[in-house]
Amino acid sequence: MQYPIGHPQCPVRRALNLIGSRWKVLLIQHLSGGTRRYGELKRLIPDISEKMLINELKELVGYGLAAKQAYPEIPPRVEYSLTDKGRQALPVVASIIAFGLQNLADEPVAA
Amino acid sequence: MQYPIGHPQCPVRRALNLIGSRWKVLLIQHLSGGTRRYGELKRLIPDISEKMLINELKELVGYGLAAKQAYPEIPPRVEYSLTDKGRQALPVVASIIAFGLQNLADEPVAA
DNA sequence: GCAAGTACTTACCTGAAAGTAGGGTGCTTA
DNA sequence: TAAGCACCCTACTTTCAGGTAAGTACTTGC
Repeated sequence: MQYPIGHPQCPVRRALNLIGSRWKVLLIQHLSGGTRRYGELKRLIPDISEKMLINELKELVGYGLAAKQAYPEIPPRVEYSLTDKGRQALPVVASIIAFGLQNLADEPVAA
Repeated sequence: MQYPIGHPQCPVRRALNLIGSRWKVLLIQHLSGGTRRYGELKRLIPDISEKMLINELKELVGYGLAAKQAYPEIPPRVEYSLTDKGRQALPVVASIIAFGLQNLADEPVAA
């Protein structure tokens, strides 16, 4: 079944607007296990820059996919978790991982 | 379950390398119904530029996700279809559509 | 006193993705 | 005579995702 691709509310485009970056997919994957702190995510995704980590988290929170809980302590503690809406994206992440695994088996990683 | 994100063969990154652009997702969706001609795809995705259409199709063929069949006729006829490997990506596309539909229902499209 | 950890912000810069614009072929229809 | 379809290719340009680097505020530990 096809959807009206050119339509302003095309579901594919709508979805990609929300989670269409590699960092968002990785972040949602890591948040799927539960609440994670800022520094934890940074360690889990070593090659993301601080700027991108902050930006992407801010966007996820802005879209209502993730929730941010800040504790006014010293040193500061900030925790991120998926909202119900964010958990709706988990099937996407799961299928991406499944597809990636199939293709890892298929052939060696090419440049 | 988490996978080694920094790992060179991280399945998420591998998958996004193959189908991580909006055009590829849209093209795979439209090829899911069967064989499609070049001009047909162009009409189905009105706002893709010719350059992008050619480029993305070429990459899909290069990755082994799609097959190209050219008929040396006048006027020329070129048909594209998904390979078995390309069909492995269909669950990703399906879950993206499902997620997009859920979020269309949630709220109006924001700028 | 100085580094190190925690959670950011700001400014600047680069490189790749994508859009724009035009060319080319070889036939058909008006 | 030119207009149009179908299937591309090439060069130029813009836009944006993303990286680099530095600063903030406060505290603990050597």
